[in-house]
Amino acid sequence: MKKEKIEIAVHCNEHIRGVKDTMSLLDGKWKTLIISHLFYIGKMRFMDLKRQVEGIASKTLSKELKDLEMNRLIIRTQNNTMPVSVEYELTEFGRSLHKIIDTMGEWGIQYREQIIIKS
Amino acid sequence: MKKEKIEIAVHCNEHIRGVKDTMSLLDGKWKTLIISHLFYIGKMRFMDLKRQVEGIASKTLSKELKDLEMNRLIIRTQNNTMPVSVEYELTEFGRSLHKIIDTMGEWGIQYREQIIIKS
DNA sequence: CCATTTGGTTACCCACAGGTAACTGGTTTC
DNA sequence: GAAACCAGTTACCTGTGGGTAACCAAATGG
Repeated sequence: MKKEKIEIAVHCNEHIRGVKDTMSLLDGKWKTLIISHLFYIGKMRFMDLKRQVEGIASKTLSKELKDLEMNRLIIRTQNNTMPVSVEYELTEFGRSLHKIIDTMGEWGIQYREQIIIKS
Repeated sequence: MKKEKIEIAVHCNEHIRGVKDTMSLLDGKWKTLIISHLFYIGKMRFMDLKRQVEGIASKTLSKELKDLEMNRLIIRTQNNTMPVSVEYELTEFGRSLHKIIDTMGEWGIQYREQIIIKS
């Protein structure tokens, strides 16, 4: 007799699917951090963002920003000055993540001394 | 003149550090999902967990559980029955993540139709 | 008696995330 | 006139996350 997956309550499945979907937008090492910076600091230029998000390479930042833009979490604005300046900011959709970011931030602060930090 | 990182408000830095620390516990593809299952369903055995977390390999589950245990988010209990049964459950520390998980779940449900799901 | 279950471990392997470094081309600063 | 800046792009390379599959030993199910 093959063991089947235990059936669980519908609302649990919905929540779990919710978590999965949310994570599909925030996967990888950097996205949540980039969004956090845009959320706490606001609109930023490429190089400023790079300086804020410590340790990120241009290539990686560029790629992550494209992903985030594709998911409509941020928008890129190019000012045709010389030299061009480019600014990134959260869309309204992106800003709707603030509750998640905030909760994570608060939790991190509250439990800092209990977290074993691997650096 | 070398450009320096823009100075930002202290509480912003604290929050950002909080986000970073939080993520250091939840990194990778699976941890958040495993915790979600333990949170919504409760204490589970290894194979049940494997059946719930769709697509995860034994090896990966085993490794992720060890990581989570090391960070004291879950505890492993081995009952010396024959054959051994092993149960995993969230610690109080692990349960303290519920606000984060819940927020992510809610957000995922609310914005489901706006999320471009890569599957 | 054969298959399946439990809770993993081990070996093998590969794709890809992500790091390093160099380069662009016009512009301002020292 | 040398150097740094901006917003990336390209080439190259490495680590590792994570997948597949086989295996264990005792016990239960059909």
